[in-house]
Amino acid sequence: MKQKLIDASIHLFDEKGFTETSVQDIAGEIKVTKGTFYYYFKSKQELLRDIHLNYIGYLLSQQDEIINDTSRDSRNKLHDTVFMLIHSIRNRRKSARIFFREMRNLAPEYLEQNMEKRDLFRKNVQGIVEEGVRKGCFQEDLNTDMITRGILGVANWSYYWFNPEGDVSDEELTNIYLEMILNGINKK
Amino acid sequence: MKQKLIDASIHLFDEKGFTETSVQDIAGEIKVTKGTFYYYFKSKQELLRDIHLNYIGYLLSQQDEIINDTSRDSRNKLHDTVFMLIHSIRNRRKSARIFFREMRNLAPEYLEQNMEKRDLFRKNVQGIVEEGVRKGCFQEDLNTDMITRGILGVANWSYYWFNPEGDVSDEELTNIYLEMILNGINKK
Amino acid sequence: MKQKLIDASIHLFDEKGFTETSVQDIAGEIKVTKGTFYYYFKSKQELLRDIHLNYIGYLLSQQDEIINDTSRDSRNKLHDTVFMLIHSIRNRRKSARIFFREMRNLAPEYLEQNMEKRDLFRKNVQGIVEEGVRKGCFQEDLNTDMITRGILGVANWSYYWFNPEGDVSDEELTNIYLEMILNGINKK
Amino acid sequence: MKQKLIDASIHLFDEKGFTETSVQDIAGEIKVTKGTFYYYFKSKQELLRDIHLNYIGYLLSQQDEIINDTSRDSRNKLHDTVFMLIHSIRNRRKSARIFFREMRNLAPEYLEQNMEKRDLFRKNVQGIVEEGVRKGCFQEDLNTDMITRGILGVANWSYYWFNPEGDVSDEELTNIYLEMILNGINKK
DNA sequence: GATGAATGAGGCTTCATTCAT
DNA sequence: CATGAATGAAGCCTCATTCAT
Repeated sequence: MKQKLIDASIHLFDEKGFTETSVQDIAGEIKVTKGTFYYYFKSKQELLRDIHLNYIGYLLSQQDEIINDTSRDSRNKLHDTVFMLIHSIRNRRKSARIFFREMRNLAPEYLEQNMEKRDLFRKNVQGIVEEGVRKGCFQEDLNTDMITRGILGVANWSYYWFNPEGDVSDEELTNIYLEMILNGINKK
Repeated sequence: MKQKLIDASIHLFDEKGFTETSVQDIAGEIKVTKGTFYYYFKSKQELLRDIHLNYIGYLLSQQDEIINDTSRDSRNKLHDTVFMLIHSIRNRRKSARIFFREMRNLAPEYLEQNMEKRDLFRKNVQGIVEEGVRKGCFQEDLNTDMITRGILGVANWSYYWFNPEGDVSDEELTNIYLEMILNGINKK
Repeated sequence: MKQKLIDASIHLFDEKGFTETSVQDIAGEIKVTKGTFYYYFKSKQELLRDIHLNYIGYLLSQQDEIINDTSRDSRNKLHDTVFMLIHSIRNRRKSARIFFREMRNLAPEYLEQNMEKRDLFRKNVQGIVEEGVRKGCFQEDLNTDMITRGILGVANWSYYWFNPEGDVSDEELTNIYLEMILNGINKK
Repeated sequence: MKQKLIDASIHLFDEKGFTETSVQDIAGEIKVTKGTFYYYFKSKQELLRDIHLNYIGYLLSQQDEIINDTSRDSRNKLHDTVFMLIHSIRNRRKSARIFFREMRNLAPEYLEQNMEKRDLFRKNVQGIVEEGVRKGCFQEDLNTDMITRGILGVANWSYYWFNPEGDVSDEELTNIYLEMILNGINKK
């Protein structure tokens, strides 16, 4: 029941927004009453927090595996990171969009936690880039902070338009982007 | 007065969100009464629509100049586009974020107009990329649609973190991104 | 201009009701601004009062002529009264309906005036009936109060449905009603 | 609770009018909060509709019994109809006045339903009159439509002034009116 | 005479939340 | 576990009215 409520909320929060979705909407979606909602959640905000924690937790655990895979070099790890993000669109897109869009609606305490984890994720990606620089994969004079943010921009933005069921698969899109990031679009 | 109301709303919508900002908040921000608000706007939605139309109108007019500047080649036009976007952060960041985040809250009719114009902007950028391919600037086998979306991802994402007053200027950031997009980060 | 405002209000008050008609509606109807309205009337209520006074004044003056016409007997005077009311539908219907329906919205002081005049009108009709009884035109044991109210019911009710442009003219309707009131519908 | 809300509204709508009565007034009347009102009614209009449907439903069901009573002739049925209406003043006066006065405030769809039922009621009374003509009770050349409207005028108008607790009882008033309608007031 | 700007009060409605059962 | 009833705060919007020009 709790999971059903969470799933319903994720759907509705993504579609209409957190504030625009009422507890009634959520309960109605799975045919229970508001009372039931409050049996499982202390408040609407607590539910939002759960969604956020779950999403960022998932992201960090996935990232953990990528970073600690000693069999892959920096380029591969960058590839794996972008692929992980784009691949997640299939079942995490809604959570991701809620994550980015509804941060504001978290209580300040949770917001801070949230931002820390988000920064951690980004810093970890930056770590991959810096490793690549150190190991001579990437150019020496990169502004790794800006580059990392650019790479994440490419990947994150795809949450707003990419259709995993369309002509281009997630693997293909990852390859297109990695090729651009690594080698650029200039004619050689 | 109308402009003061618009400015106050842009500030508040960006900070707290459209739904989370009450007409009272807006009126209070500039020390007038709600009645005054409704003297200038038929509804809160109409104000949001005005903000959207103004922003996308600005974007398209800037793009127009870039596209029609015959003295610049495709690479330059791409540079100009990215620079225009990043440079606009200084005074259009809030509008831009509202534009992307509060689309949902537009009436369906305006939403459609909005999406059309947004698509037009993207297609125009894609036009620059395709021109570059045709003229031999860029690689022949580019998936121009995906690449364009990637480029816009890099630029748009910066609206969420870039601080024009920080260490890196808008010109520098544009150069960093154009270098990545054109030549990649791989060590040559 | 004042008369144009009055005419527009009568139309709108009848159509939508006093409270449901805004000063804006009235001003808009004749393409002036609210300010203009307040140049001619101290308040919306004052306008309503004017409409009421005008209507009841008209009624009483018409009644005055009927009562004082010494050439007509009680039956004729009753006929003239009913005819006057039904005939007035053509150009006074709206005022009349406002008169009956919007009394509540008058300030208490005007309401009282209003009811007094209304009662006076009714008492005058009752006077005609009583004269008829005294003079032997009408039955002796009539409850003249109730009968008068019944007669007025017949006439007043027609304001809600009678169409002077329809098959039955105001003269004909008056005759039909007078015949019923005087002789009944029973087969003789 | 729902019934208490309805009763309170009927009282207030009659006294002050639908538009002039706020939901706050209704809730306050029975010492609950506005929230409670909206727990039971989707809107103020829905409540008005309920009142209308209830009233006209009552009227039609009463009429049904009268029409189908084969033991009564046309004169009796006319009597029963007028008595039913006047007798209902005691506990339906307010509903009735709301019914006639607040039609405008119904949503168009309900308004239409309403008018149909109202017309049906009138047509049914007209049926009684026509039956009387056919059976030789009433005069042959009656304009049954106009006469019916006149009879209803007499009865309906009494809702605006008749006091069932006064000197004249509802039975007596009915007799007075039936006598006038059937035999007229002329001295024989 | 007429207008446009501004106000403030009040109305309808939604909604997160609580609580007894 | 789950419900139904009730609350109270807050939000959007309308409107009569005032006033300086």
